[in-house]
Amino acid sequence: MLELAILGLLKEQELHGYELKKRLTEALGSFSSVSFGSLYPALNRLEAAGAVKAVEAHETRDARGTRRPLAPMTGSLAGEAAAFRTRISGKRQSGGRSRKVYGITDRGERLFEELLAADTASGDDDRAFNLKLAFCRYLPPEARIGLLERRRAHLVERLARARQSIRGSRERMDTYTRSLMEHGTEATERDISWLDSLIADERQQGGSPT
Amino acid sequence: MLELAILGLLKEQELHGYELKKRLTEALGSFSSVSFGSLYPALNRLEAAGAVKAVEAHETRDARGTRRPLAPMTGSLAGEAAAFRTRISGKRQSGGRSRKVYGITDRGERLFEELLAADTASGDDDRAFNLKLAFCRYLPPEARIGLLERRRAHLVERLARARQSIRGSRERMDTYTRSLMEHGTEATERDISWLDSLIADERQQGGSPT
DNA sequence: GTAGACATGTAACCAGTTACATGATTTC
DNA sequence: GAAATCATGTAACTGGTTACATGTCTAC
Repeated sequence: MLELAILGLLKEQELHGYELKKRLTEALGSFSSVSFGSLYPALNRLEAAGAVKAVEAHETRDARGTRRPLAPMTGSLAGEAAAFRTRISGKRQSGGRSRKVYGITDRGERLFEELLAADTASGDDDRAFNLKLAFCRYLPPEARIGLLERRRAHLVERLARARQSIRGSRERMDTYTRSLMEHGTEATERDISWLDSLIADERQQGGSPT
Repeated sequence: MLELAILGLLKEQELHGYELKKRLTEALGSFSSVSFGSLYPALNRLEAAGAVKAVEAHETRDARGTRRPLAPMTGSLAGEAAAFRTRISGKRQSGGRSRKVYGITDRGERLFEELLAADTASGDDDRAFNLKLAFCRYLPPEARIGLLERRRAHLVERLARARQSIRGSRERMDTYTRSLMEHGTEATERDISWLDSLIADERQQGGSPT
């Protein structure tokens, strides 16, 4: 899951860990909040697997340069300058404590597609679906519809079980549990019709997203 | 979290592991689906901590008996009869492979209250809140309101961050991410107003729930 | 020279999962 | 006596978390 998010972000541009974390919590913020303690080990795993590799960070040329740096500003000009200076001096990254910019490899691209297409039938489905949806523009249209349909089926099943459960024990439930369940089923119903509209959009227009 | 759920169910009646699992997935089913691999170790931990103890299961008297058994029918009359026979014969439970019925102890009651009142500021908040709400009838009214208010504040903050994130990068987002975020914020808004109605109910009537 | 942001990492832990192993009992 | 269901448990793993340790650089 975290691997998928990392690869997805690195697919768009090369980044170092610290910046990556910001993107994870801000851009994908509503559902994911990683800590460094899981991010760095994940990056190392991916590097060991050959899915990402530390790149010679493309230089952040001075103010005149119109080119956007591949390793973007982190907000602090000072930090950038420091990194630059470190880079041109003796200590190259992976030596000292300077930033280590990662890029995705071909193998990483394949892994990304594999993870994105994987049929996460089990467990922790909600977060996984949200994450996949955020990257589903990389999926071929049929696979995209497949993802949405699978999610829909999952929610329909969940809804059925919830209703069944309510029917079975409405009397034994206290106000709070009842309210919780009703609110939950309403939310699920809305999720389903949201998915329906996404699916409809998807079917109606063969292509041209974004 | 699992401990809280177990204690909450045992507070209502004595149960054995297998039945407990059913309740966890069915009664609290919308948000929790435990496996035996976590349930039994949890029960053992709780037993070791003195929060629950294996009880001499109250007998499931035959069809004439109007009394409901404390260890309820598991659906299979056969299984019940078997358990009964095992019980009255030489092998008592905790010896062979028969059922082990647990009851909550005073220490368990205290632990339950502690867990229920705990300020789960971190991590995996959604499930924890749902679970606590399902048992909040055991909380004194002020604590109940506290729980709801804390949850509300949490959601308000989440909403603010999400909106901020949308403002910041609406342009860079593709259709899917945008739709996801908008759907997410709507859901959060609804959660908040649902909480508002719960809080209002709570304040309006000093007591008399269920 | 020190406070604070940037940056990377490790170790211990946590709460669960899957897969497996075992056994009692019923029903056919 | 085979298959199904009830019932309990262990071992290995997963995917994170917190707390800690360390280092680089700027700004004051």
